[in-house]
Amino acid sequence: MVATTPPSTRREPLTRDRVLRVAIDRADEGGVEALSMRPLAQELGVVPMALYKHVANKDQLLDAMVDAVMGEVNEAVSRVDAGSPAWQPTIRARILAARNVFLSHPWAPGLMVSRTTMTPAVVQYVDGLVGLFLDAGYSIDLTHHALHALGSRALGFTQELYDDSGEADAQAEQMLEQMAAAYPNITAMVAGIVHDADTTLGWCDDQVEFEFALDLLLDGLAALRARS
Amino acid sequence: MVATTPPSTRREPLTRDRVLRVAIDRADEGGVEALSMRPLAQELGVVPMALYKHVANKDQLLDAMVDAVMGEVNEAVSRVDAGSPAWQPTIRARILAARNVFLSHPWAPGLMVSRTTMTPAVVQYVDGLVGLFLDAGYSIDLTHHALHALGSRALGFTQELYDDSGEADAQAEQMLEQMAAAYPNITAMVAGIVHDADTTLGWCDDQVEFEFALDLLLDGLAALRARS
DNA sequence: ACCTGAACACCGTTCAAGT
DNA sequence: ACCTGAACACCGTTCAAGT
Repeated sequence: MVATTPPSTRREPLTRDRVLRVAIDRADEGGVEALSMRPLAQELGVVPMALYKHVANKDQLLDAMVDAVMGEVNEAVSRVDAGSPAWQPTIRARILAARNVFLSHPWAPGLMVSRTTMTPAVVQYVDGLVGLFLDAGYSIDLTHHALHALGSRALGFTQELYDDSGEADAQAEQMLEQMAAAYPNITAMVAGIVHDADTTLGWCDDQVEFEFALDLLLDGLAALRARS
Repeated sequence: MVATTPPSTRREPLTRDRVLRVAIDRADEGGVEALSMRPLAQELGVVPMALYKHVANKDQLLDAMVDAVMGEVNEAVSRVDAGSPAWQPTIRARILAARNVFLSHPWAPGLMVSRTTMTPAVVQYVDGLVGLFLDAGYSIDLTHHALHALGSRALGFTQELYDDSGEADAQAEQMLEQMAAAYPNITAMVAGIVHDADTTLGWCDDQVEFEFALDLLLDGLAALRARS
């Protein structure tokens, strides 16, 4: 047999980082609501109570997970800032880079809106974004309004309310037909969009919708800046 | 003693409506995460399992609660439609009326974004809103984009990410001072807004921010409609 | 001093035993 | 047939007993 690490140190020591890493992996796979302390400990080959040496409680674990994802966002954003001189494309690119990170951690947005404490990495990200607005000549007031108007979109995600991106299966179509009488407008809209669809992605593309809304807001804000 | 309802029928019978009503009351007071089946049953003077005669499980109870709130919204909206002929003020008024309802059920937004099933009252509300856009001459495509761009704001709420409406207490101010070096932009923004504040509400007013963002979006959409 | 198993105080829900 | 208590399979976390 090949010489590996000696048996006594085979089980790599439990660190806060390792706890965070597998917690995030588990959340990526099964969602955050399926993440509980006991199975997490088991996956780490450790007794449940051992986790409490590295995180005070589950709440702090969740905060740390969010912070780690925002750390990824900050790293991704720093790679993207090859500095176009125009402020609007810069902000746009930064937000879309952030969005890319959230696409691989779909549980993170839900966690972020439910949590009230702002972690350091979030503060860092927002500080950078505020800096871009101020550098672009936005007043402090307008920058503040912009942050609220963008809402979670400033961080790079939206909480889609109801999933309308799924392909229309037989059951849904039948239900739609029954709804036609009671809800004529929504039925017309769905029918019209399905008909016009030029992709096979279903009848709406999250990326397109995100960019549409983002540009609508950034254009509107730019007009307000120019006017002031 | 005064003749009241006879003792045998004193305890009014448990109905689905009564379950919903006190469930919503409890959520209004303590938040939805503090709502559990056992205490809910106790408040209703009933054994926990009795609830399961009226709701299949807790998930269905939560869906029904959301539907009830959206019912309130639809009712409020119907009272507001004293029909201005212009589409934009009409949509604006409708959304602000919806928002008013959510202000007294602060747990509802969080529940709505976490749930994937669209209840009848939601469909009804969205159908009405889509109707307004279509009547205003919006194309089906633009209406669909509008719905996505407005997001939860179309329903009358935003999930505020981090609460910055609190008054700056001593601890927060001290922390802010320590942050000034690391996060100059955000510090400048907070300082600037606190200084300019013309209200005692703290340094931002949710209602004002909501209307600002709503108008920004509706104005932008109106421009797109005019151009097409 | 450190680690850990059992225990505590909860959950939502099943199910069999009572009426 | 209907109602319901006890029980089941989980939670997060405390704590005292082991080393």
